Amino acid sequence: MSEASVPTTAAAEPATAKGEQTRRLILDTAMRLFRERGYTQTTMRAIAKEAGVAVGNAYYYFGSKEHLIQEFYAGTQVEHRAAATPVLRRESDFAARLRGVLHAGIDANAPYHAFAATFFKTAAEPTSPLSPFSTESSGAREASIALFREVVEGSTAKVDPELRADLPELLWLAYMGVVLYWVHDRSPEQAKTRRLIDGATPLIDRLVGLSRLRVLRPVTREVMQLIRSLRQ
Amino acid sequence: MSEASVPTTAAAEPATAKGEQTRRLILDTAMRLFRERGYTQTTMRAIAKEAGVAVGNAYYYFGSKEHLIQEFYAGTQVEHRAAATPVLRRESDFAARLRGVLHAGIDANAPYHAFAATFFKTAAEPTSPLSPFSTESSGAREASIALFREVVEGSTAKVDPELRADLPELLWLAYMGVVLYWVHDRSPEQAKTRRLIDGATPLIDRLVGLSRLRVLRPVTREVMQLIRSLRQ
DNA sequence: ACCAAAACTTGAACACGTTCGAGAAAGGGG
DNA sequence: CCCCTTTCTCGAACGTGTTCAAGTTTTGGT
Repeated sequence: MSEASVPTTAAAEPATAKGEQTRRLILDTAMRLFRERGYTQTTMRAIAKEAGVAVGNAYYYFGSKEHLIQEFYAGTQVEHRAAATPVLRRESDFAARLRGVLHAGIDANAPYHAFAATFFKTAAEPTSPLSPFSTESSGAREASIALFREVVEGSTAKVDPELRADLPELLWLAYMGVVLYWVHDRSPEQAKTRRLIDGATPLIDRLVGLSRLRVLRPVTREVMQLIRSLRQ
Repeated sequence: MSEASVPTTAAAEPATAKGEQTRRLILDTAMRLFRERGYTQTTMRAIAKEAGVAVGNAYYYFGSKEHLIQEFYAGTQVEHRAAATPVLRRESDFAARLRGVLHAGIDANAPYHAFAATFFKTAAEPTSPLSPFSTESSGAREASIALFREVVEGSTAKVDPELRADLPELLWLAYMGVVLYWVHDRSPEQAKTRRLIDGATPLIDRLVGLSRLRVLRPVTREVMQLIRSLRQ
């Protein structure tokens, strides 16, 4: 009774120069139309027509309409890193670094807030290859976690050694939470999300600091044990 | 540039006895087919045919295929309450009550785990009326929050007064988190979700207890301030 | 009992994502 | 240059969710 109804056709990697060119053309056209009309309003037929190819041709390079989004992920991930780099170079305080990287993440995604909501829906489905937890997304996910590893390692904060190894992944998880909130955030300029970041960052900072305290060590250990056993 | 492409046709409330009967018939048929074949595999045509009505008739009572799910929500919500009642009657310890209610929630949803994942995807979309945060879902949501209010009020735990009013909603939010984990949980019998509940409950209990401490009062207040400002 | 309004029902038609068999173009070994 | 394999391209056709104008049935007032 598996619910998997995901398209079966695998997308082809271009092997010729012409193929490469066509693929790019379709992708660029799709991204433009997504921005102009939104995801749902953009039909595969429109993409094909606008790109001057047959609709079947688009499916030769991209397994489904959703697959067009994966490229988008990779793009914003790169922008996130770019936006985060200055902060990571400048700041050494843990809270400031975390705060900066979180804001940079929202900055990178901000231009797409209008239709980000629409395709986040597909990302939320566990079976979807677009899920941030899926193996297909592992590339972008690892890159994102690496960013948070830099947050930890480049900071002057003293972190419980028990916690240190897993902290980057936990921060990434917190980042996913922020993004989830951001997607639902209807306030102008998504100001509430900014407030969430500013409010949550010092709390996380304090929590991480407390983890080193002698009295709290057992709790820290217990929590880490639980988290590890829950990792899938 | 609103992405809202949700069906416009509003579902009709049955006004006659016959209408009531037809509505029930369609709903029951749909639920049965969802269980038998899963959500995606069940077509609206199949539902109509199996129920012996025209496909347009189904749309007279339910605005869209997704709307059929909303009833499902209400159903499991009732089951959740039923499963939680004995625990709430028996236990007085906060942690035990919370743990019991969370387990009851998973119990109520367990039979539908296979296809719960599929429609959780649509629930995650902010614009969707199926979102647990939407106004359309406010009925089921309020009922669910009420359950957690009972967890707090019936317990012997001393809670910071600042926190007390909002705690039920926060616990409901935690419950949403548990459900999110559960949807992604591929372990046999979703054992990991059970472990998450057992592990997280004492932590929450401890946290709530700590909130009363003199030293932590400012932090508690600060956190509550932030949460209130973020509520949408 | 009658009749107009409201409630309900119908199924063909539409738009969309996706598939597929068949053909065209490119590549590359001889 | 030829020929065969791989790569690419096409667009009609399928299945699906959804709509709608047109009919049928029920209700409630007189």
